[in-house]
Order: sequence, then C-alpha cells, then structure tokens
Amino acid sequence: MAALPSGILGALDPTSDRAVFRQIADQIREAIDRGRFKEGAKLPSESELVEHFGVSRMTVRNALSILQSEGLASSEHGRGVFVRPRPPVRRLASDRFARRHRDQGKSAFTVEAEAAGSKPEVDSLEVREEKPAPDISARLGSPRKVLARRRRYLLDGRPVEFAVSYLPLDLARGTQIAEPNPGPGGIYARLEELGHRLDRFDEEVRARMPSPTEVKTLRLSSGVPVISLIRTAYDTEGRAVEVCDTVMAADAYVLAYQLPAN
Amino acid sequence: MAALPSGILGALDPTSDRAVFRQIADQIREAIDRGRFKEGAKLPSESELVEHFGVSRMTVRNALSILQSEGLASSEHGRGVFVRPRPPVRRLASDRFARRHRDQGKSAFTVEAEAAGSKPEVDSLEVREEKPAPDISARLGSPRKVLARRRRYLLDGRPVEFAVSYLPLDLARGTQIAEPNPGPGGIYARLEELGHRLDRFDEEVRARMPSPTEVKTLRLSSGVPVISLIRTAYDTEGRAVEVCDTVMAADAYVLAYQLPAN
DNA sequence: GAGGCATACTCGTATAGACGAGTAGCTGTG
DNA sequence: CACAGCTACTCGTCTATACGAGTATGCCTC
Repeated sequence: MAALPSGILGALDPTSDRAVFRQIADQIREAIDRGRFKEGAKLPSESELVEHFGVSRMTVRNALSILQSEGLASSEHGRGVFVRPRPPVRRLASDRFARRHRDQGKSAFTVEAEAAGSKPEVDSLEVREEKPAPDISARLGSPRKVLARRRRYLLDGRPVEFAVSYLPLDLARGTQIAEPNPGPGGIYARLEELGHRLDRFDEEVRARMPSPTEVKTLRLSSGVPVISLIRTAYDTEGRAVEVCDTVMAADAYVLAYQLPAN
Repeated sequence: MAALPSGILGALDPTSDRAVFRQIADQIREAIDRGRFKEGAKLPSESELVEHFGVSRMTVRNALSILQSEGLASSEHGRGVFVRPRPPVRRLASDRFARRHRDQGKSAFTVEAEAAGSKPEVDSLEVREEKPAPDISARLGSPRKVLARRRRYLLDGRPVEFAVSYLPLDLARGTQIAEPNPGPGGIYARLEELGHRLDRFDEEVRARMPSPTEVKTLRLSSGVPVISLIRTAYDTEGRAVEVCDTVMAADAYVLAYQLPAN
C-alpha cells in the first residue's frame, strides 16, 4: 500500500531503553528541526509510518500525539498531520496605552493591525453589569457590582485574544463606557473625560494551558498555551478604575516591556 | 476487583456525539473544579475508572491524558494519577533590577527567595566564550564572539528557571564578569563599575510548550508551558551590553510590570 | 527489630483488529 | 460542463489483550 516516507526518517534502535513511540517522535522532531519537513508540510501518514517502522498504529499515533502536545504538529481529520505553521505574531509594546496613541477614531487594536497589514475584527461584544469575582473585586477596591465589557479580537479571521474589562459601576454606569461603542480613544479616553486622569497600569503576566472553553473561543490547536494578562489601571489619585482580564493565544503574541534601570 | 470510585463521578450519555473519552475527561475535570478531588489528591485508578464507566482501559487512559495535557493532573508510575498541585509562585516585579536592590552580597534571586521563605540554589553554572546565535548577535550589535553565562535556578530543590546571559566579549573578557562568581550585586554592578551605567532594560515575553531538553532540565510535568523572557540591557550611551535569555516553568512565575500612562 | 522477599496494586508500552467520519479526487451520468 | 456518487485515502474512536516496570505493603526470616 503506502509508499515509504522517503529517506528522511531512519530506523529504530532496538537496544535502546527509550520507548519505541518516543524514538519515533524523536526522529520526526529532528527531521522537522532540520527543515526536512517544512512549515505547513504534511508529515507521512500514520499508515506510512506504521509500515516504515514496522510497529502498530497505536504506537505511531502515540508518537504523533507527543509532537502535537509539543506544539510542533497538528492533525486534520481526513487530511493528515502537518507541521504546525507559526502564525504571524502580534507585538504588544509597553507604550501601547500612551495617550498619544489615543486620539484616533479607531481602537488601538484596529489601528495597529491595519498598520501591520492584517484585517482586524472585534467580535461577540457584550456589555453588562455583574457581581465581580473575588480577585477582580479585590483589585478594584471591592465594589458590590461592576460593569463588564467582553469582546473577542480576530486577526485575518483568526481569533487571537479574548478580553474582559471590569469597571466600578458607580464610575461607568450611564456613561458612554456602558455603551457597546465607547467612542474614539476607547474607554480610557472616556475615563479621562470623566476626570480620572490615568497615571499608571499594572500588568500581571502568566502562562498556562487553556481550558476547553478557551480552546473553543480562540480555536486553539493542541500544544498552544495561553498568556493570561491582568491589567489594572490607576488614576492620578491612586484609585483602580479598570481591571482588564485578557487571554491571548500564546503563538500569536510577544509582549514587549521597557523597564527603567532606576 | 477495584472498588467503585465513590459517588463523585456520574454516568456517560450514550446519546451524546461527544466521544466517550472526552465525556470521562469532562466528568473528572468538573469534579476537580468543584473541589471533589483536592490538590494533590489521588484520582481513581485506571482500573477503577474502567469498571465504573464500563469502557476499555485505553479509553480511560485517553481521558486521563487529556487532563494531563491541560495541566490538571499528572501521573506517577506505580502510584497513580494525581490532581496537580499548584506550586508556590514567584513574582517577578518590574523593579527587580533597580540599583537599590543591588547592594547586597547575594544575588537578587537568593535575597528574594529567602525573603519568601524558600531555599534558593544556583546550579550548573557555566561560563564560556562562544559564537552567538543570530538573534542574540543582532541584539548585541553583531559581535563576533560573546561571553555566555549559563545557570539554573532552584527553589526548595525544584528547578524553576534556566538562564543564559550573553555579553560582548570585548566588554567582559578578563573582568570579574568572566568569573563563575561575579561578586556582590552581580554582573550589573560590575558593568557599572566598568563605566557602563545602565539606562534601561527591554524585555520580550513569550509562552510556548517546552522542548524535550527543557522538560528535562526544568523537570516539567506535562501540561506545563514555559515562559521565555529575553532581556536586553542598555547603557546610557544606548549600547546593548547584555542579553539574557531565560526559560521559566510557567507554573512557578507571575511577571509583574508597571507601565506609566504617559 | 532489620532486612529481604513475595505480592498486589499502580501506570507504561505495545499489539491487532474493527468501525466511523472527514476529505479529495475520479468517474460516470445527466 | 456541472454535479452526484463512488472510492480510496486520511485521522478518530474503541475494544481486548499482553507483558513490563515502578511502588507500597505486609509477612517471614534471621
């Protein structure tokens, strides 16, 4: 049946203690690293690998699943297993909230994406009042209720980020911040118009594997972690006026920060 | 044989399209989320799950492997599968390189860890001259060779971080920077003594799944991503004097940054 | 009591087989 | 030519079985 997968893959070492499926994964990984299989290229099919290595199909699948969990490959039902292409990366600069970037009619995300030649979209926008989770509440000075603004960001049709902004209700209710479209310059511009001149942002960065929900909403393939970023915005009086909880597809982002040496 | 795994887990829905092993994973995940299985607790054994759900062992293993890749559980050969405990987290503040933290005889890592009540260790220290990789080289202004300082950091015996510092050879050769122990205040103190007053740091943060090598050196369990942090230090003349490439176990870190609102 | 061994449990690795479901290309019909 | 359907390939799910290897426990011997 299946043809040999060319001479790219070698043979197994029967004397090795290393499990057969790990050896197979090692070989394919090395071939990918050496560029024998390029980005987006199709790997040999399971049946070809079965034939080439003389093992059972579960052993081959086991090997392939290692590569998938490492983020090196991804399978497509009915088509094959492919070397995972590295998508274009969005760079978040630490000055992205600077006032000078805030005078446009569009959101920072839109402006920046268009500058990079991508088609930006914002999705599943939802604004509502709710009772905040404990950690959010603590950051905002324990308000009873908050305004939550949820939205998803897409780049060229691919979802890359899901964000929820929380604002103390006494501050946001009845203002344009509570509208789906917060107007030019976004909610930060509105906050400043309301007299809350922004002073600084605190950001907390974490990385972890996504929950099943996050896999779905960000359409993540296996082996892709998420970056969780929690930003708190403070006004010049030291009051926390917004907490933004963002989950980003880790393969789509680099965060860039600039620190003074003091 | 195996006893029932108590009444914590329900039954499968045979009418659902959802694959059986996914349903099993869903049930266990939910039980974990609801605290029915606590951190570090042992999950029902494979044979118990086989009996409870009336499926084959591979199906159960498949379900458990989902939870492992989500970072929720981890298996221990011969012992069982356990709810993965969340280890204590090290918080990296954005002022951690401020000069005022630099006057002690110990490294920043040591001081901070002891303050947090942990036992810090530094490991596999290695200093050598080498030809830099292209991306490192570019950041340092393309020196032909660099001094590389490699080391691994451990907290209470657990490896949490692996870092390599690269410095232009013309700057570091023959100085205490090229010694295994760079002296009080670390290499940043030495750089300033050499007339390179530090001005700012640029940090780039990424997250991804670890390579097999990283899994080994950081003793990562499956489902734990790494945070990759590349820091470039600039002196007041705008020269890049050091690039530090750090790989951190993502479950052991939170990065905290403070951004001015401009 | 200390040491060693047997045992019964755990998960790890591997085989062989079956059927389902998605994809793509070819082919034959209208 | 357009389209429907067949076919051959892909990966997805699941069963049943076997043996290996690590761990914990208790018992038995010395």
